[in-house]
Amino acid sequence: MSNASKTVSDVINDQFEALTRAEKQLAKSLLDNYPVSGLGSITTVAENARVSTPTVARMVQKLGFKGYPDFQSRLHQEVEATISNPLTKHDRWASNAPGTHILNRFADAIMGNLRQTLTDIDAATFDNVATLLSEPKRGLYFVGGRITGALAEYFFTHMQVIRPNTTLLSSNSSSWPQYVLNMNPGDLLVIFDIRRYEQEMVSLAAAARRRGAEIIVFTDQWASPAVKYAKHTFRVQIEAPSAWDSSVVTLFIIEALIEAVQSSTWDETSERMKTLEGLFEQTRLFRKLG
Amino acid sequence: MSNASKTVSDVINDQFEALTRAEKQLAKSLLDNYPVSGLGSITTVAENARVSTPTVARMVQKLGFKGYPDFQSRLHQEVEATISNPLTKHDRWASNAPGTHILNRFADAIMGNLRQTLTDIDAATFDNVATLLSEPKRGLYFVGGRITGALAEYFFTHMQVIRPNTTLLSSNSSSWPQYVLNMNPGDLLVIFDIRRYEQEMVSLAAAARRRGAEIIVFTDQWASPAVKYAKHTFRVQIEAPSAWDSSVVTLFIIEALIEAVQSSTWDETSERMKTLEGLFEQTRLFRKLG
DNA sequence: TGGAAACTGAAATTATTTCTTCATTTGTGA
DNA sequence: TCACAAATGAAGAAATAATTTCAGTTTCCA
Repeated sequence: MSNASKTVSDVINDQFEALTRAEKQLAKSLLDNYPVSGLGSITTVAENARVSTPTVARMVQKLGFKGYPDFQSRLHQEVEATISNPLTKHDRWASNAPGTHILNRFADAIMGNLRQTLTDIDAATFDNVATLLSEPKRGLYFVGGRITGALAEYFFTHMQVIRPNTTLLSSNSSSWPQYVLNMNPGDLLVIFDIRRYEQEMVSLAAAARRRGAEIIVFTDQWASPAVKYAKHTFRVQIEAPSAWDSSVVTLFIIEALIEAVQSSTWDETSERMKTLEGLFEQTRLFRKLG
Repeated sequence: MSNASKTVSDVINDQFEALTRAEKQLAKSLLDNYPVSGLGSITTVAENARVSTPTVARMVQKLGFKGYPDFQSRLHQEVEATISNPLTKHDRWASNAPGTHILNRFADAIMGNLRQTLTDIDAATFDNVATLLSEPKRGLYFVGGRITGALAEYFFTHMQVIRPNTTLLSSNSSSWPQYVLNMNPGDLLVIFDIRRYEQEMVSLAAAARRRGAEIIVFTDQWASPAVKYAKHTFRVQIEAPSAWDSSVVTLFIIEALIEAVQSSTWDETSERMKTLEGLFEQTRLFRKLG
């Protein structure tokens, strides 16, 4: 039964529901700080999980291993596979050198941010936002601040291909009232507002809300004041070993949303993309002929 | 004696010359594929190194450990330190979402891209580019395509704060010749060109090169044709479980570069940022008074 | 070349780990 | 509330690991 390609953690997860209370407690302990927490003796593992050694022995057999030593040697193989990954090696070398390279430090921070953000994020929120974004009747507006404007533009550029009725607000706040004027109830306004929150964003959110628009806010863990008008909020971890905040994780969520919307509306979208290809082709021809 | 910060491998290396023949043989076996090779029982380790168990027991004591279990628990700690590095953790993303949720699949893909990119990337290239970018005499130009334009803009917005003499090329290629006209030898042109490579990019790169500009290209693993004019190239992994390519890792490198440049020119940059703050403040005042 | 010192691993001993048994506890449905 | 099944851990048995002893071997120097 035990597929050779499955990791120990896969096996634990697969059978988790079939485990008893004490075993679940043990399983959690093993998955927490996996796979290192399974490296010690059966006694140590049992103590760490606050269960008895027989519980450990029984569970590993229940999971399909011949016994604790068998279970542990599998873990050793996984540790080996993880550690002999070139990047890990690179990292170990670099950490010997004084002052780790900025690339490594940045990678560490980003990974931490991504992990934390994904832990915090509510899958239901994500799915709801994806659904809202994929309804073509709703007008779709994007707006960002000085730094986040590029993110708004990135999101906009993709959504513009996927669906009609999509608008990017100029980063110049004096022109915003005109956009609000055209919003209808049920339209969506996607706001990016990160740290040094921009005062005008709150006013914009309030005005759009009064027009009946639904508001989605991308902000940081401290939350822009605009969230009080928001139907859905994404709080993203943005800290990096830098004088600037990081937008990497925000971009990650944007791309995931793009894909979620795209795949839920694939029929129409693929048509649109074909048409768009044709238009590009024509443009090129114009140039050559002209 | 044994400095707490010394790794087991350090200890072995330090005392290597004082070891006997069989012990050296064992030491080599341990260092080869370190630290995983020391994970098993004393018997296993002895067998792998083709020495007897007493040799192992004697050597670990000679190295200053209380015994084999002591030696091994030290190794476990090191494995833990290596593995619990955020970069190597790739399981359990959004714990509340099912494993097949787009967020989790995306996270896996991005992680893979980041690892691969970091493995491929040359730290020297990175440092050289950071140095080039931080020389204020060089004019700095950014250009991107339809999708990557937002990345160019993001990079530009930050660099514009950090240093003077920075320009973002319009995404409309018909205006590019005018920019090239103003380029001087030694100026830098940062090009983003990812898949569906845009023909005009190559022409732009060639023209800029003829004017004596140095060219830096951000592209994907298949490489834009513009790289043949490039002084430095970043090849980024861009594949995602999506109809679209992912820009997350590209943004990661951009942010790391921003930080590298910023920290190397902190004195001037901090002055500039203070001045900028003052300007923002004035703008706000204007509005209130006006 | 002889002999002492150092090295090595087989084997015995000791310590620890792993597994099994079984009594107690916990939970569940009649 | 009771009876039964399932779960759990204490305790001991079995297995394995770690250490020590010791005798054979090698090395090195006079």
